Amino acid sequence: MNTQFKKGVLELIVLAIVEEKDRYGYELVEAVSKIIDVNEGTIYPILKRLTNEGFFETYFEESKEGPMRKYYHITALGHNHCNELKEEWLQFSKSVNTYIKRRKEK
Amino acid sequence: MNTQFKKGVLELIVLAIVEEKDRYGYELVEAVSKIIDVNEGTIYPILKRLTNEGFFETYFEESKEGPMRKYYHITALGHNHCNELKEEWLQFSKSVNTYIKRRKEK
DNA sequence: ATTTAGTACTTGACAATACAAGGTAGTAGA
DNA sequence: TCTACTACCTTGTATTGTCAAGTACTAAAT
Repeated sequence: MNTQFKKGVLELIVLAIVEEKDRYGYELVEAVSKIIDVNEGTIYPILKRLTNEGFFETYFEESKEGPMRKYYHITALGHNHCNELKEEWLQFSKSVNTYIKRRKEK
Repeated sequence: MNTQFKKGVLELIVLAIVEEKDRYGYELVEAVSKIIDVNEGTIYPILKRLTNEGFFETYFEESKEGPMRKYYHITALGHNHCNELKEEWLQFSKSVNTYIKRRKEK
């Protein structure tokens, strides 16, 4: 899978998944993996960055199956950012697809 | 426009445009710009890289409106690479869009 | 009791690529 | 001669994803 395609899109997907409901990192890795193949070490830095930028708030909860879980909750700012990214992505992918598909039929 | 979304996709678009017919750099910048906003300094390094990788062949032609034009012609290898990238992109963007749109309707 | 597997988080070195800004040159018109 | 447009190229910088390694907790297997 082309690594470059993922740039920026992973951020959008992570935001969209956390928007649905609060999630902890490990859970997110699995959720993202269902959409696009991704490395564990990729998700955690994204979570940290998005938290630093004020898009997420975090809290801890205990687990019976392992160490503490760090949950991520989306903020109002994160909500807006997610919607903006979504719109940008839909426009972008549409432009590219329109061109690619037009060429394909020739 | 989100810079990150473009990563890897510009390569695909450049390949697809040159596949259509031989193009010179400056012309390509304008053609790509019609699809997605792009900087001149971004295209030339991509052309150089794709040529080094054997996807393009180049030749010069004179012009009445300025300096020599360096034309890029796609090779058989470039053709294959273009088709592969196209498939990868279509699959990738479909996965992402399916998830994004599903979420949007909720 | 020790090892193994699964869960969970973190970090640091590295690679790829887009952009901004700048430079070099040729042609043509004011 | 100066400006504008055409045409090409390079360098430094920032962003972001990957890989590899490490820490640590729980529970089941040896």
